[in-house]
Amino acid sequence: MADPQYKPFPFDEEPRRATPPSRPAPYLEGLNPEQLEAVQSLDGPVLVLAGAGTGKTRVLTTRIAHLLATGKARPSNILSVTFTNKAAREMKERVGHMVGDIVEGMPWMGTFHSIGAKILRRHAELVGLNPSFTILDTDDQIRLIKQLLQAGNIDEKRWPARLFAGYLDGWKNRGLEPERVPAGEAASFANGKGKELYVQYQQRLKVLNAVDFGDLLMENIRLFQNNAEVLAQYQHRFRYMLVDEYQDTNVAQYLWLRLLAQESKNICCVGDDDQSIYGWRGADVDNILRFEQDFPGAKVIRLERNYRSTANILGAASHLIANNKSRLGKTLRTEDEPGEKIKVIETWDSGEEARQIGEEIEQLQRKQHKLSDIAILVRASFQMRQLEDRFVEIAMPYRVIGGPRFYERQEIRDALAYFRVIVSPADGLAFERIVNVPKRGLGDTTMQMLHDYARQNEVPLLEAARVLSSTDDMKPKPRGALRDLIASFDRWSKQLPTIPHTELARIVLDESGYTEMWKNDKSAQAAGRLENLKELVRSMEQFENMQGFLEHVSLVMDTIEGGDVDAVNLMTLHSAKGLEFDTVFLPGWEEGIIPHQRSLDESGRAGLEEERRLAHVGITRAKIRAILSFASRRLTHGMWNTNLPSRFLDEIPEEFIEKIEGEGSYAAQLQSRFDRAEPFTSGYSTPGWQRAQARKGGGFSERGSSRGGPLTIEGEILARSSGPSAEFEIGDRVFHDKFGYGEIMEVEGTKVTVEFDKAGEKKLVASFLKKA
DNA sequence: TGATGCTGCGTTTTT
DNA sequence: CGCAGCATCA
Repeated sequence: MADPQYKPFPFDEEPRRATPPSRPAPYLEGLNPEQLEAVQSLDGPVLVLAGAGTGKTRVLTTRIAHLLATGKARPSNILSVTFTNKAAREMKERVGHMVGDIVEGMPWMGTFHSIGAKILRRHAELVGLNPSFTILDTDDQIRLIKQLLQAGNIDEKRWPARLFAGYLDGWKNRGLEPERVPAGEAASFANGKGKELYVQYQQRLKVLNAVDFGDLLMENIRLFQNNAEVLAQYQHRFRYMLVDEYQDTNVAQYLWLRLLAQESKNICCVGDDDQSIYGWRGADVDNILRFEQDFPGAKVIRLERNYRSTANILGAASHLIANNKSRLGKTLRTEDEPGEKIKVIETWDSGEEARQIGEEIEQLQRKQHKLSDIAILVRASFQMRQLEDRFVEIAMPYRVIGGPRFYERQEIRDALAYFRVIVSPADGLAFERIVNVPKRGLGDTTMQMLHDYARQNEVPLLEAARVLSSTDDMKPKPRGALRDLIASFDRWSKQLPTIPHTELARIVLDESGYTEMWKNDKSAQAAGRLENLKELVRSMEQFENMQGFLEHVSLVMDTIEGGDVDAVNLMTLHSAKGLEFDTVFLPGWEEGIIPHQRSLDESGRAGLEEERRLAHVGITRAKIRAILSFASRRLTHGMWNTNLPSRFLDEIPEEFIEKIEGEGSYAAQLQSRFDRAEPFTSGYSTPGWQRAQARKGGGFSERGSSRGGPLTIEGEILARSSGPSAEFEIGDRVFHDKFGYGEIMEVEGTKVTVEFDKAGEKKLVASFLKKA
């Protein structure tokens, strides 16, 4: 990722002429031979196997620059797809650095879904949609399925809507039309009604003029398969294709790519089979493993020189991943120093593990290490809890990455539902969501009436409401409320073309009583929700109109970036993919956690291998320092469980490791237990578990030191220590931004113990509390 | 319609 | 244990 300065791009001087080979273009400087080959092999299928930290993004972006510089392609002839919006943004930015404003003329750089949506809108009629179709989110999808289950008299207890949503997702990931769904799978839902429900679901989507995420690709495939001329048009347009993170593609994406690449065959896929960690959501590693069969004559290029990590880190990661059977095989190498050994910390329990990590971080901090260069990567989010508790106690600023996303919050979705109804009155799901939010006395009975009428007369829900509210079939109270609501929507719809959309948004939230509702809410989060609504309206300014904004929102469900506060990063291994940090902590290396028990139970050896890849991803995030740890006892759903060290620890050769016993680890006890019970932890079970120099000296840290600065969680201000902390006495009522209201139980120096009404008893630094 | 209590569940997540 | 989702009751 550490790119040297890019040289100016020669596009302007020689727009259409190939750069003579004798004088390599400046942007090619500094590439190693393999990277250079990957960049320059422009024609024909190419698979770039790019290990962690080998500069794959650089290859991808330089390749685009090269395509443009050599005149092989114009910007609009290049299709480059990524999975996430973040990756797409980064690519755009980096290509922009090389080629300047030309990047703005690259309309086909984006996620699979956004490109799919773009193509679909142009040809919507061909698949039975109106170009203004809406894209449903998971909430809408679940609501729709629930309606179908009710209509079909299916017991929602036995066959939850979520389960069916999972099936649907799985089918669409594999590109399966209802007729193609394997009989067994279709039969396993609701006594054989699976296929029928799938058909009904698709019919309902067409009526609603909506698609779900899976359809963005499925409908594309349908479009291409049934309209040869449309397909030909795109095959011709996309003369060069680039795919990032190819190991994460699912079958539908693969089919889509194959259709488009059939003509030109100029497809370049970049990926790493050793970083495939999304098998459970449909990613098919086989796509990468069989690339050479799919694209005969494909050139395979391996990037094995790592520019990120020290030799010790790389050695550990390489040996670990070498235990996997299904892989194409790469050997990462570096010219870096060995660097520090990987620390493996053994602790007595998970609480001590959290304390140790806290102290290690405090030590690093004393050496001027920036907190934001530190990450703690956990397998599952329940592991975060004890870490967070500890950090709160010692006032260590931290940030949780990848928590609930901004656009997924209740208040945001409600607000969006209002906007959606205004823009597309046929959007029954959006209407249903907010019809009684805030409370208007429009309950189940009313909704049932509306649904019945809408179905019988095949009109949108809003239309049904309009008709029914002017008849005598309804009781006066709901009738009046409904009429008011419809009148409001009519008014807002009229204002849509005349008033700036941000202004309209404010008006809608105000006049609907939505803002009022949260103002009257006394819960701890209400203030935050109002703040989020303001942020939402503010973020709308960057869009031309409401429609544009809604399209963005449905495809770019982004988290709002947390502030630039210096804080430790806490996240799952999955969300760490693609990131790098100077120091990486990997807690919970225990059997059952990593590898996760459920993975083992449900997917056997394949599951184990994916877990191992996850472990490998974790280690390779570290640039200079990795600290693994495991605890013998762990608090899980209120119960103490004993755990054995992860088998992955034993797969890392001793030479890369420095073993450390945490304070208070009962070495002797552990020792004897491991000796008896543990078959695969030889390294840790035998007397070979050496007493390395303990990380003493930092044993007693001066905690609660004035670290200041706001603490953030999920990008929100968690707590602020504003100068000298307020004085508290036992019995004081206090407020904490995360834990809510509570009462002071004990005071010791800067720290207090608080009994929170909701969150229970916590010990924390007083400066994070306000008087209530 | 709201409040309250009970049951069941508990891995990873993007679009 | 803690939470979410649902059912039941007032």
